[in-house]
Amino acid sequence: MSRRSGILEFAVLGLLRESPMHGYELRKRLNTSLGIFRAFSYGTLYPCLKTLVANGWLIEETGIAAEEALAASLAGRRAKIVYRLTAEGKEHFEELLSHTGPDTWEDEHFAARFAFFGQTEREVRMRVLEGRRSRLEERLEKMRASLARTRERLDDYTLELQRHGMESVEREVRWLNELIESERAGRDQRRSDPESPARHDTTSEETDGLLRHRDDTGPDPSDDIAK
Amino acid sequence: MSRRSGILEFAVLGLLRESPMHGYELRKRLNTSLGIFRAFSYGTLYPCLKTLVANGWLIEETGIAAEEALAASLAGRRAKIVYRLTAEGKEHFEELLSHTGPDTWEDEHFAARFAFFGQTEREVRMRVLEGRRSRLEERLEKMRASLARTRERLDDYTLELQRHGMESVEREVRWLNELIESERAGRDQRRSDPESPARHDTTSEETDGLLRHRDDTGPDPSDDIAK
DNA sequence: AATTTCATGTAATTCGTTACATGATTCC
DNA sequence: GGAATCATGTAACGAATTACATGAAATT
Repeated sequence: MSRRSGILEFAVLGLLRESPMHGYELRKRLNTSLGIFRAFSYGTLYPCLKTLVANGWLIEETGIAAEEALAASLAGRRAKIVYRLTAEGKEHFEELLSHTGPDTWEDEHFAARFAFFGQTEREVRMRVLEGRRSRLEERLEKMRASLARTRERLDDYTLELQRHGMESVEREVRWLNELIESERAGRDQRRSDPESPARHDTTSEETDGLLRHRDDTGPDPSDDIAK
Repeated sequence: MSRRSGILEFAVLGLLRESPMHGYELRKRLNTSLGIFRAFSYGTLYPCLKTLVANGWLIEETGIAAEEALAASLAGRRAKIVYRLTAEGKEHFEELLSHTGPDTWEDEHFAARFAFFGQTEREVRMRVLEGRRSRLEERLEKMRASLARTRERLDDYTLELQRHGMESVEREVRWLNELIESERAGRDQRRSDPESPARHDTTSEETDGLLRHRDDTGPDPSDDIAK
């Protein structure tokens, strides 16, 4: 039970899958390494870890085995707790990775999913990217409608805020388009090796990050998205 | 008492300052008219309105005065409740408008503040814009540091996510720079009239927008616009 | 020696949602 | 007259934070 957050659970399992860690370090990775994640507090993280342990997805390892553990117990001091993913935990994470639901396209969920794309099947990646895109397009539709309805009744600042918000969404759509195209291009060239965590084939040397095709469109040079 | 949200309270007072409204309408304006706001549910809104009434900042007006009220009471039916800002409420909102704290620079708070810039003193507008900018610059600093620390240890997707996140923040900084410059330019040209609610001078036609962070929305299955 | 950073936790509280319950009004 | 939308609310729950409490290790 305990439907603990979803996002946090997912991220914790994903990070621990890469390597065992203790809570403090986990939290830092949550905040920094993965660009988007909001800063979960310890008050959120530790209870969540407890739950995951209770579910059998993690095990706690105190200290670094024998020597340390012995010394620790003798001194009665509290050892660092390293969390490690169990086989069940790994299985559970795989399942989370392949499952998509209505929440998947929402902002934070999407960011979390994207952060673990390296461990995600290509087919699922496509589903997530396309789902996200259509979610954003819906959003744009609403924004446009609302803007049309209320235009002229709003002061300049409110208008600017809306305009800016819309542009940000449009930008993210373009970003997604590039990613999707990049995935499609990659698919044909990729040899089948479902087990290795799939490196992205940088088809063109000049691509900056993962994609980054500058298909310009004239006068608007500023480049990327928003989130 | 009841530190109700801050943002919601602020937005409600701000909207009602422009004109009286009932709850349902208020919620729609919260979701659509103001670009950024996430969709508050009725379960949040109505209790909040109650609190604001209890604080003396709003009064409830049932129906449209005499004729309606009479008919309503005779039939025993429930009338629409229109909320109107009281003098105290207006005063309180003024105070909120002029006050800035550490929260002011955060995503949702900032968006809410910006949405009511039309009713905000120029001096305060500047403070908010500049505070937001330096908040974002701090954030950039951290992101850069984190990126430098972990580069090469991350897979392509994680890297792309970070890159994208950083670019979004950079974009918002540029947007703020333009707004700030625009405000400054406006100041010199403006004749002194501290009472009139300052219009935004669009100095540059091309104002490029960027902001939008906190994405609103939630998986809100209930009504709403354009479902 | 003192301060900062690492490290782990709990209790109370805040913020907000979902699900439920009800009824009025408008449109077809 | 039936459906959709407008309109108002409440109770139970959920997610996450803050403030608190503790203590070890590294740095200065």
